Amino acid sequence: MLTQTQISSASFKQPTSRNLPPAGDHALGTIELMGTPMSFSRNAEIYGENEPADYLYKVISGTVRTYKILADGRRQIGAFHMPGDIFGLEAGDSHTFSAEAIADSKVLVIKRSALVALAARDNDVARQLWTLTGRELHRVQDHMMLLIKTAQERVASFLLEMADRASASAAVDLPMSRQDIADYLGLTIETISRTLTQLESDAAIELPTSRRIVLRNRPALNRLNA
Amino acid sequence: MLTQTQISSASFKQPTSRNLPPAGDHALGTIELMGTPMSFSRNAEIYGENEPADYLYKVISGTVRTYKILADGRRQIGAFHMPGDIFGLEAGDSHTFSAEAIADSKVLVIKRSALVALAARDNDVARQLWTLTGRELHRVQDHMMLLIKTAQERVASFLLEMADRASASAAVDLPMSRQDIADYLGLTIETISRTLTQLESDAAIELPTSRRIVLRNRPALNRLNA
DNA sequence: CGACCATTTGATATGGATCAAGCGATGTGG
DNA sequence: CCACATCGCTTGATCCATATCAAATGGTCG
Repeated sequence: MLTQTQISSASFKQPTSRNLPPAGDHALGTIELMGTPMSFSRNAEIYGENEPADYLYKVISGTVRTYKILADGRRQIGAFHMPGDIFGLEAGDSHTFSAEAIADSKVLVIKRSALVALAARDNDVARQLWTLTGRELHRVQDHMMLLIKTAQERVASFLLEMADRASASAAVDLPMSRQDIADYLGLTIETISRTLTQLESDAAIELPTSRRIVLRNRPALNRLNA
Repeated sequence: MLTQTQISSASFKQPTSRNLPPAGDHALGTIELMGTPMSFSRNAEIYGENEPADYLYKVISGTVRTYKILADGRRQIGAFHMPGDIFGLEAGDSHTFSAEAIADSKVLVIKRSALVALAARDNDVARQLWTLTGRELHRVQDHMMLLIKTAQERVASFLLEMADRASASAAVDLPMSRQDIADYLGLTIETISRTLTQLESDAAIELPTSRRIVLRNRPALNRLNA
């Protein structure tokens, strides 16, 4: 369900052949051309688990979380998607997770059927769909490996992951709350907080504010990364 | 590295066009036609993590485990593959897990390059590769959700999963050891053993032998499945 | 029968959860 | 512009599920 901004189906532009990049071009370019920009405000739902996966999305600005809620209310966050990331692409026909904007976000909304139809004609696009799913598989496998580690290891891995993605030297501005981090790592907010405090007193990181983290000793964090 | 049985590259048969099923056929049929049967004895390595993913595999008989070893020796089993299952298919070019036969096993070995080449011409095959990777993605997502649950829930989910796959009414013959189960569920063998004993005294299951498990009360197990 | 390996069972330790305050920043209404 | 309510985060005290360490049991194969 699209709560904040409704998609009117008329608003989707059909790709025209003159929009297509020359064959042999990296097909990701093709994908982007087929999207409509949309805005979601903080905590707005982008789609829900089990809804038909008619669209896929590319983050332009902001951050998106995908998650599942278990019967008893526990929430597991599957991923944080940042600018440039594609999410919501399914090989099957419904979404396996829900998606929400963590902060006000802008995303490109891309019609899946158009892409799938294109893939039937264009080999490059077909391969690109496969590659994207393969990349996602790899990401989930890594995430699964995280969940068998200790709290320190999970938090260290998380910080390194965020730092790598931000590509901003050693300081990271986290867009998500402690609760989001906890649900991503399978821990509680108290454990996240204590572990960060611990890492700070070990001089591995600095915490100028609760959302800003400076990596002071990457080798130490990498050692915890196991 | 293929420790028990060596693949001689000459032994692979190239698919010929007369082997291809008619267009529109479910492409899985195509995939199987391209394979060479091979045997692996108990505990034999089929491939190792990070090795080039030149082949994919389909289990004919026996069971295969895929796994990763962390720096400190912890092992995480990613999946158990049983007859009919395809494993070792990668969208990238190297294996992200290692694979070993749990019991003496026969697998069909399929050359990836042949399949990828075929996919470039045959849309159905391309779509099938995508679907297989998508199915695997879904499986790993479910597995990840397991790892945030309690021991009882994990074991109950595991038993139900095995029972569904065996499709043999209510009795399951486990091909794997307690250690394998433990490494799949992110628990220790002692916890597996205690949890099974507990489920038995709760009359949810029966344990005629350590490898044979009879599901006595599926609703109860499903309730634990959360 | 005896050795070996897998499994179970028992006793204890511990990492992270839970329960409960305190604290600091942010925003709102008077 | 300040007083206060709110919310997110941290810190403290205690509990508990699962790990760890250790021993007994059982099943399998020479």
